[in-house]
Amino acid sequence: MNQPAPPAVVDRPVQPVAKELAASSGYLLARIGVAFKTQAVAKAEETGFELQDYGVLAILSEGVRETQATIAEALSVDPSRLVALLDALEDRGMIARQRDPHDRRRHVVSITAAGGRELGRMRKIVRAFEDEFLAPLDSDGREALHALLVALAARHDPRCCPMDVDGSL
Amino acid sequence: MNQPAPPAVVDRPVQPVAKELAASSGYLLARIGVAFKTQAVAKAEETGFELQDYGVLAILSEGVRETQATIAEALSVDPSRLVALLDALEDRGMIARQRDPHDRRRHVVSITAAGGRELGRMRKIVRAFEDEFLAPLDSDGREALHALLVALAARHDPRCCPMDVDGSL
DNA sequence: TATTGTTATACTCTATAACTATA
DNA sequence: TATAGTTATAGAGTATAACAATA
Repeated sequence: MNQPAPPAVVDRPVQPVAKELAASSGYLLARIGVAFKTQAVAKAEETGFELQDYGVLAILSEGVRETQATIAEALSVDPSRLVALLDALEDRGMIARQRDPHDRRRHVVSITAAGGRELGRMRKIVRAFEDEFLAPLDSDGREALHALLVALAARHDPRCCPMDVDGSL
Repeated sequence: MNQPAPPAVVDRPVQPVAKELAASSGYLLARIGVAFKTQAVAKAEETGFELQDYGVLAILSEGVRETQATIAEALSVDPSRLVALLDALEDRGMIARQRDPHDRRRHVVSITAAGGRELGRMRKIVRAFEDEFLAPLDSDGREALHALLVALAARHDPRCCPMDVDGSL
């Protein structure tokens, strides 16, 4: 799956960054975070889906949202981009849009049965990839990492922390 | 600076992502990593420099590299982009390029005294920002996080791990 | 002919703002 | 007049590939 050791380039010395940068947790965080995302996007494409679609279907599977704008905000994508994502998913029968009878400006977006099945497929692939990515860490290490990331997210990206807010979903 | 605080949106509920996503360490990693990078870039701009310049100067301050290509590879930027970065730094007198007498195709890039001073200024700002970003973690938490990130980097981005390879620098 | 650095081109991505239909 | 969703435009950023000079 990964290319942990490209055979043709065995003797390439691997150019290290400055020690000063490697010593920075923030730098590592950014670089590893980008690596995870990039590789996950690639893995998704290999397997025939767009990673962002996974996020959209995952949200919809946990309940209906008031408006498209709230979905976009949760995923931190621009509302105008979400339109394109929903268009594609609707074309493939994974989601359905219908007018909100109470406010006909709004679209009520819901996941279909086919969308639910596709979500299941995506979930398996994404989780397998994540497991592979975290392979260097044992069970305790993974638990510790998650707790630390949650602590940071609570401060810097509260949308990732479905805390004790209330039963909003 | 900011918008005059629209009073009508004080109670905006913060739209949470799917619990399924929030439970994924990889997802958190990507999202927090991106947040750190974005905010660091913004902080740098506020203070009058480009974040990537910090990376370039940091590398050069730790020794001379064989070629520009090795610098680009270490920072994982495209060689053609590095040219623009070096051009700007050279114009400002932060670095100097001179032909390698042994191979006149190559440029030996070195940091100047002014560049060193500017690096010191950048370093202070970046470290202060990182400290602020990691505020939710105590000393033990930060240490644990760093160790976990190093373990992941060793597998996924070895350039960030100046290990026991050898005295390459 | 291959490599180093550079320049130019083209492409992708995404934010901005205009537009419509409802309220 | 304001809002939800949509569409269109433009701008930034970046990879690709052509180029000139050396080897």
